[in-house]
Amino acid sequence: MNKKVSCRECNNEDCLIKRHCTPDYLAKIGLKRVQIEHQAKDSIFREGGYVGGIYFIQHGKVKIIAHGGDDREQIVRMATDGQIFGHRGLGDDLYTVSAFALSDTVVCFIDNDTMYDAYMHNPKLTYQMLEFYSLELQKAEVRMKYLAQMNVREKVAEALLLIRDVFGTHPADGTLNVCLSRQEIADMTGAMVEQVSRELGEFQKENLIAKTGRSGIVITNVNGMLELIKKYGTEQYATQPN
Amino acid sequence: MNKKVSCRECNNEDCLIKRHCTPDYLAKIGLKRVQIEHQAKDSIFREGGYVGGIYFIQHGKVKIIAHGGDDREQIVRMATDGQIFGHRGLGDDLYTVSAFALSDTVVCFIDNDTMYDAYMHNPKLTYQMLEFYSLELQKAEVRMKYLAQMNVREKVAEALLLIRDVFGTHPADGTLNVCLSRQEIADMTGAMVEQVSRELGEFQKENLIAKTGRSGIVITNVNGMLELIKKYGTEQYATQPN
DNA sequence: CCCCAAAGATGACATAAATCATAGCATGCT
DNA sequence: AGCATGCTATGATTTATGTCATCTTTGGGG
Repeated sequence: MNKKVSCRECNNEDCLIKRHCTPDYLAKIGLKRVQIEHQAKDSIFREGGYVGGIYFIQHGKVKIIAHGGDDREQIVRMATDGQIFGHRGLGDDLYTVSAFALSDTVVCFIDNDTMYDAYMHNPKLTYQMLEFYSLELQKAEVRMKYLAQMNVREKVAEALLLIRDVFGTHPADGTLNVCLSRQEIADMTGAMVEQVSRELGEFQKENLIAKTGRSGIVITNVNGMLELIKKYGTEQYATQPN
Repeated sequence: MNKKVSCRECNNEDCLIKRHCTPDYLAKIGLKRVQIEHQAKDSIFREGGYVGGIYFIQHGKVKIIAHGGDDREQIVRMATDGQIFGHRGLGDDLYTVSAFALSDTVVCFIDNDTMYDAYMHNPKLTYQMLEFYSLELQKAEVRMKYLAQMNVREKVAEALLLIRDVFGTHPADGTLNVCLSRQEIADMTGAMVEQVSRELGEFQKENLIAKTGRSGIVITNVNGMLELIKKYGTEQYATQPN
C-alpha cells in the first residue's frame, strides 16, 4: 500500500499535475501540497466549510454527497485514483457538498494560491483541468436525465453500472471493487432503502446479479443490466469495466 | 435589437473572451468566429452531432436538452446573454445533448483550434473558463439532488425559481422573462405535463403565482415558493431576480 | 370575425413507490 | 459460544403520481 510519497516518486500516472506541469512547477507544487490519509468512512471536507484549495486522489475511493431534506443524502459523484474533487472558484466560496472516503485513501491537497500560480504558467494544465470539468459537467447532465426520468428499478440498475464504471471489478470473482450499503445505493438513486433491497432481490432472481456476503455484489449479466436502461441512452457505460 | 457586430462593437460585457483576452487575440478571434442568428424554437445543434467548437450567447435565450426514453426530453440547463454552451473536449467527441433557442438569439461560434490557440496564450481566459465549468458542475450537482429527492410539487416550484434566476422578470409586471410551455416545465422536472398543470393550478389557488395569458407566469410570492423547497437548501436562488 | 389546432385543465383510475411494521441475518464483542 | 447491534429482507398499507379520457381556453389564420 503506497502511502505518502513525493511527486517525483508518485506512480499515479493519471495525475494531471504530474502530466502537464513543467518540472520546476512540479517541484514547487511538491513542496506546497499536503498529503492527507483518510480511513474508510472519514469525512474529507463538509458542506458549509471554506474552500481553500483542491484535492487530487493519490490512491483510494471517495464519494461526494449533497445534504437533502429530512436527513437524506444524495451521492452526486464518486471518484478514485488520479481524479479531482473539492475545487470551487477563488474568493470566499463555501462547499455545497461533502466528501467522504469509501476506503483507506491518500489525497493531495493544493491550496488555491499555489494552483492559481501553476495555472498562470502551465497553460496545458489549465486546459486539461478545463477539459476535466467539462466532461464531469457532461456526465452530470446525463445523470440528471436519469434521476428525473427513470423509475426506481432502472435507477438501481444504473447505479450498479455506474459503480462498476468508476471503481471496476475484482479480477478474481468479478465483485464490484467497492462495498456500498443499501442505504448508499439509495442515496445514489433518491429512492428508499427498502425499495433498493426489493429491486436487488429481483435482479438476483433474474440472474442479473449475485450477492456475496454483506453487500458485495457481482453483476453477472452486464448486457442484461444495460438492456434495462438502454432506452435512456447508455453511451456512458462500457461493457468492460475500466 | 442588436444583431451581428464585431467584438470591438459588441456591448456584451459578460463575454469571457472580451474580458480576458489580450487585444491581439480579441482581434484574431473576431476574424475567425462565426455569428449565427436563430429564431425562437430553432435547433442550434443536436445530440450525436460533431462538436467542432464552442458557443457564446451574444444575445438571447437557449435551452440544453438531453433525449430520454419514450420521446421524453430533459432540460438540463438554460442559458442567456454572455453564457457559454456546447463545448466538449477536443478529439472526435459527439454532442450528448441538443440546444434550442427559446427566443430570437445571436450566438458566436468559435472553432476548437482557435479556442485552443487562445487558451495557450491567455491564461486568464482559460482560468475563467475553468471557473465557469466548475460553477456549472456545482449547480448541476445541487440540481441532481433536487431531481432525485423532491416530489413533483417541489420540483415545479424549483423549476419556476430557476427560470426566474436564469432569465429574470419583466420590470413592468413581474412576468418571467421567458415563455415556457407546460411541457417544457415538465421536461425540466421529469414529471408529466398533466401533473405540472395541476401543481400550477394549486400554486395559483394559494396565491403563490399568477398566470397571465398563455403560460406567462408571475411569481407573486417568492418567499412562499422558497419556503416550499427550503429543506433541500436554497442557497442557489436569490430573493431578487438577477 | 369566426373557426380550428394546439395548449391547458381536470376528473377517474391504475400503478409505482413511500411508509410502517416486523422478522431474519450477519458481524463484532465479551 | 452467545448475545447485541445494525444492516437487510419482505409483507401490508397508504400516498403520490402516471395514465387515459374528455373538456375548455387561447391565439393565429383564412
